Amino acid sequence: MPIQKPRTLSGFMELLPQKQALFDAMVETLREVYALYGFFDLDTPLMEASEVLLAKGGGETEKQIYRFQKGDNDLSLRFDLTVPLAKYVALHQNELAFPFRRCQIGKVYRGERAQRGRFREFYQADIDVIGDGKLDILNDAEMPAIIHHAFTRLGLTRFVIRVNNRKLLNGFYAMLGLTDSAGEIMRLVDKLEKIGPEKVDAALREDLGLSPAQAGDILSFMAIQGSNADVLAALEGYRGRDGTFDQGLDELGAVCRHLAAFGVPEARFQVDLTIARGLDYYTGTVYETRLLDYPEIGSPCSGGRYDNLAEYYTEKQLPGVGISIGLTRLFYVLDEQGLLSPERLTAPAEVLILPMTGDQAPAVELATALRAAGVRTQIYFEEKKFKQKMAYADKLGVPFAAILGEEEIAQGKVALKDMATGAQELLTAQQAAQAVHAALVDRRSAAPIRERKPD
RNA sequence: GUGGGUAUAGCGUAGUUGGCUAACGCGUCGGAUUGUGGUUCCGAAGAUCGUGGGUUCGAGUCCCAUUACCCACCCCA
Repeated sequence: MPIQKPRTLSGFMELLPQKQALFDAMVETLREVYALYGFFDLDTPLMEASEVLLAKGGGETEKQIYRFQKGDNDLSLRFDLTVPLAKYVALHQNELAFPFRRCQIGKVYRGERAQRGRFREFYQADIDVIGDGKLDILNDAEMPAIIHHAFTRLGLTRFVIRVNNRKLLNGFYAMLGLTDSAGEIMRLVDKLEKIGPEKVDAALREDLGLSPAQAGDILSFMAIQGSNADVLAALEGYRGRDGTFDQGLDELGAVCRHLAAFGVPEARFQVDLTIARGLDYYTGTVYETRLLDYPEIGSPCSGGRYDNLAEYYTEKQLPGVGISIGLTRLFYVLDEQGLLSPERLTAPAEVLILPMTGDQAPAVELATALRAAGVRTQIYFEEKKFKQKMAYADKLGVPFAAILGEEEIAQGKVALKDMATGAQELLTAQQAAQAVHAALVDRRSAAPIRERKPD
């Protein structure tokens, strides 16, 4: 039989055990933080009927979605976690308590060209709040506060959450008489930082047919910078000319005020008029996060307010606001930069029992006692040389090996070896469990990320 | 989807203007006598040089095609 060469599709991340453990530690940390804010942890199907996921129709989603036929069914893999949430809420609206707060950590699929930090299968860690009819603006302020909390708990410090408001932008473009092309303009303006004002100016005029005056107005609006208070003050100068703009300005102001109340330091969030990205269902507040040391890899976390997403599934108004961490991308970058905390390199077990006698019953008994005491324990059942058993313990990275030979069994004890120091002690099962617990306290509380501090 | 680049053992690479049995590091496996790993030393396995065709006495090296991957664009977590 010919051997099929094993391979993993590009754009799909597959990790070796130690890296997987670090990834899981990040997932666990995120779950803990999300839970602190009162979110229900939801899981929805990876696959949905195509007409559900594509209800909105058109755009990038349609181009990038994995879609296929199975029998007579037209199926698609979820493109994000937000659209399935909209479906879920619309479908179960009568059984849910609103505001409905849910978090979800799961894989999503996008059929695009893979690139560095850009995957075709990746994890998103989402939190969303869906309101019934109305949803208070304070929810828009709480989202980035949670992200701030989560990133901090992960061990990150060098990041900024950038905030903007689509109503503000749409209102501004309406003032210029550019309502129809607002989406295309936003996309161009978003590139300001990347390609510079001259090129954006040229593109606005040549590609979109704007007048020099219009392009100039846009660029001078986007040039508004400074502290959040400065930017908001400058925006006041535009007030009174467009209702949508005024509303957007009020919302943005409210988000900024309340963020401070949630304990987010001013340095970690920034009003930035150029950001408008994210999917096109956003209607108000939008967020984008940037890692200060790796601006080139794109936002590891974005989101915003979407007031109309459920309209494809129900007559009812179900506005939402949410944010999504691109976990796979975040992990990839941190790994590439060597920032994953080695303290969190967790082994599959804390103790590996090495039976030295033919009779493995004492080993099983010891394992049972250790497990009862809450120690993660594995037994090495295979018949190998002692040397090889030790080598296995070393490769797994277990902090302790428990050697169980005739002498130990005779005394009703076990030789517990600390793999890091090489020190070995003859202990009872209870004593061994205590020693393990005592030694591992620090390790469990370490953050998954060890960020280098800039000098 | 558009443009450019690259394809040599599990991974990372070397391979001169085409010339003998394709080299190196890491990793893997085995050994350095009996119940002690991570260091060291010795040894072994592992590649029809992405695939198919062509030029040539001769191709990993040149040409064409094809596939995969990488980079940029698009878009985005």
